[in-house]
Amino acid sequence: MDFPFLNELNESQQKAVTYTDGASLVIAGAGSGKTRVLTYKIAYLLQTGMAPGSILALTFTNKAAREMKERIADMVGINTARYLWMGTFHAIFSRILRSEAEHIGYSKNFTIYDSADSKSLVKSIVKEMKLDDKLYKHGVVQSRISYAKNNLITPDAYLGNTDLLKADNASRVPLIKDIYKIYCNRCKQADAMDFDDLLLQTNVLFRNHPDILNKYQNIFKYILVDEYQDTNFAQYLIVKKLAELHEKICVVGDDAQSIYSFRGANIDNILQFKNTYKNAQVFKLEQNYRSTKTIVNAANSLIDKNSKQIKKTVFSEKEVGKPIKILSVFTDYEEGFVVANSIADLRHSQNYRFQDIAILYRTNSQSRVMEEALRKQNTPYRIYGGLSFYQRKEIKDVIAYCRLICNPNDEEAMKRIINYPARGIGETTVNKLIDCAQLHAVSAWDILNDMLKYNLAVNAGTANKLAQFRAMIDIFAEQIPTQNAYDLVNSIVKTTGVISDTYIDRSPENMSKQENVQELLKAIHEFCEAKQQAGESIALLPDYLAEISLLTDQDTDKETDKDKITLMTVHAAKGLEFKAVFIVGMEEELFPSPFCTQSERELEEERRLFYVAITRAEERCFISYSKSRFKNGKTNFSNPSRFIRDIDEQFLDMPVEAKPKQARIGDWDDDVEIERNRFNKLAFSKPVIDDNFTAPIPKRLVKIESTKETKIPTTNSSIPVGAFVKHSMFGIGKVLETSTVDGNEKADIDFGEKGRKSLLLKFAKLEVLN
DNA sequence: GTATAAACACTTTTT
DNA sequence: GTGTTTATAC
Repeated sequence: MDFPFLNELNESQQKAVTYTDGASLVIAGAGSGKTRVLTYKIAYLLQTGMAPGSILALTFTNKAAREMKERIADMVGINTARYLWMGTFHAIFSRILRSEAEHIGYSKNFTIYDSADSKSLVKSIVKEMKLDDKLYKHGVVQSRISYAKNNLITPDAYLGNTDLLKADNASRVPLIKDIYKIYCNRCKQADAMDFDDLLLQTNVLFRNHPDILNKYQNIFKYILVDEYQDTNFAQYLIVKKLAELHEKICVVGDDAQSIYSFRGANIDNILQFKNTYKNAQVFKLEQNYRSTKTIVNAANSLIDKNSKQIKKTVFSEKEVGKPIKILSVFTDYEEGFVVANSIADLRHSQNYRFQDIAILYRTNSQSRVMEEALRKQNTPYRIYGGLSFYQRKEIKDVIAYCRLICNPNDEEAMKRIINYPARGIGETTVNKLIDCAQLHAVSAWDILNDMLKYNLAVNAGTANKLAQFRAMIDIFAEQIPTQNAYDLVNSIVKTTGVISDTYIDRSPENMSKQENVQELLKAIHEFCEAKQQAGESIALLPDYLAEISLLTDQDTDKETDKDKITLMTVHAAKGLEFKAVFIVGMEEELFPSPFCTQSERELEEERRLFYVAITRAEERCFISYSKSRFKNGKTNFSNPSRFIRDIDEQFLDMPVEAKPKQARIGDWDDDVEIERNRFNKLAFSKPVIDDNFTAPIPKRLVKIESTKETKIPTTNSSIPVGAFVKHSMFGIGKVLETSTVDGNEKADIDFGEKGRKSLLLKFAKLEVLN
């Protein structure tokens, strides 16, 4: 067949694209053109005459779906591409669930609870049950419930699952089973589904209604799944059921990049694909087009240490490139400084733009020191992750009004705004309301609608306030079918006074909140415009809510973020690529995360995470570790990550304890100058005290000798409490307390303006002032 | 019921 | 160190 784009693919890619007879698995090594295969395959299917409405393509992020759709639109035209069923699992199946809602006892406009709503609901249930929230931590409860749902274990099935019950008993949380049951009832009562429900309920729908399953089996003539290694059991089963009839399915993934098992992803789905689909063809994409030979080989040598994997040989035909540089520093502060300096060097020597460079870390909290260092050099950066637009308080408040108006049963939305802005409905009243609703097995809204009937025990004044609140929501609700979303939200914001407390002063925080709400209104306006252009007479608020409930911050990229350094977690970096990548904080107790060192299985996932990090780099890769790090308000000491040793040494440029760099004369301000001196002193000198760097030591200054790794704890510190010491950066301070941590002497010192610091004598260059 | 301060927790997180 | 939640006084 004549497919004009075929020559743009290599041989194995071509084979994967043109095989459409049955099930196929494409094992795509990092940087091997996975997305390319998916997009070309869809274009190819369309070329064979398949209708776009018959193709289902599932991804894990909105961004991936959008980008793929754009690329296909470029090949076949937007008017074909727009009819593709392309989106995230959650988006596609929430769409199906809405249109089939009546069959599973939900309404078309059900609410989607985000993780904050789930958290809040879990916490209130634990409280209502009078359980100890030290034991029943919301995170634990949430993850158990999520685990159950992802594995299609209903509350009733949970009661019969001895393994789960035993595990809960062993963890001293035997009542998870009851919390789970109540949680589900409450969601149902609120006409709400959490993220996991979207997959669970789809399975319920298909299980209980074979006719509906059959309808979709016939609609979807070809199914494609991206990032298959990240699917959980619920997703696996949906796909399996839909593909059962024709087995026209193609899944793409890389077992070496499976990093979401903590969210229920089951790597066995991809490892066992050939058992699920007996006649499946397997295609391997092994040529990496992204990275240098060194980076690919280094990554290979790392992932080789994992036992569970599909055999493949990823190779690169690009140049050998430079070895991976390992940077060793003494504090997290210096790490930022070294990275920022290296970035400046790269820009000068390699002509890299900011957007070519990324700093990747294991945890979001590491972004701060990096941020500070970059800011000092006036280096533009953009941090991904953290609080997203939709998670900001002011936005959530406005959205909560919208949610409650569209679905008055939405308990979490109601709790948020029933007394915001304050209208005299306090905690006790809300508790009474919810207790009463539980007692009668109805929603809180039902109680509000007939407080007398349900005997809500509140005084007349409170009852009046509740009635007023109900009336206000009702008035807005009545306007839903006639008002467009923008006008309605505008009047909500104006009349409810959700953001009135931001008008009390013109502080930057308040101004920013107002701007954010304006931004939200703008987005709703754009939504309405788009609907109008699509030929719809009116854009309704429930449709807008349905659209945004599955959006994340990554879906709101701004033009102003063009040429900037990227800072993000390794997880967030999956699927991206940069000319140069800095992987920071490569230390034990951080990467691998201490929560993941218990089992080999978890450790292998951490190793895959590191693999993902390295393979983001096209040309240069830097790995840094610090010997101490400020964490949760304390300084911790750490060793280089075991994973560094997993990389074949021939690909590494290990730190040399070299001569100090020639100080450069430049436009450094004093602060940076001090920093650099400090860094040079510490990083390039093996002994803690190096006379080359210290100006002739006045007699009255006594050097503190480093205490080598003594295993015997010492009570008498070589530095007396109450003494005054001098630090190269913090200046003069008073010793408040000394202690020994893991054989290392530590001193808590008050540096006055610079604050209280906890320093390890081994590293901190201190001079005792006599 | 509301405003403040102390206490508290704190991986990763496509949806 | 930071943001959130709970305890306390008003």
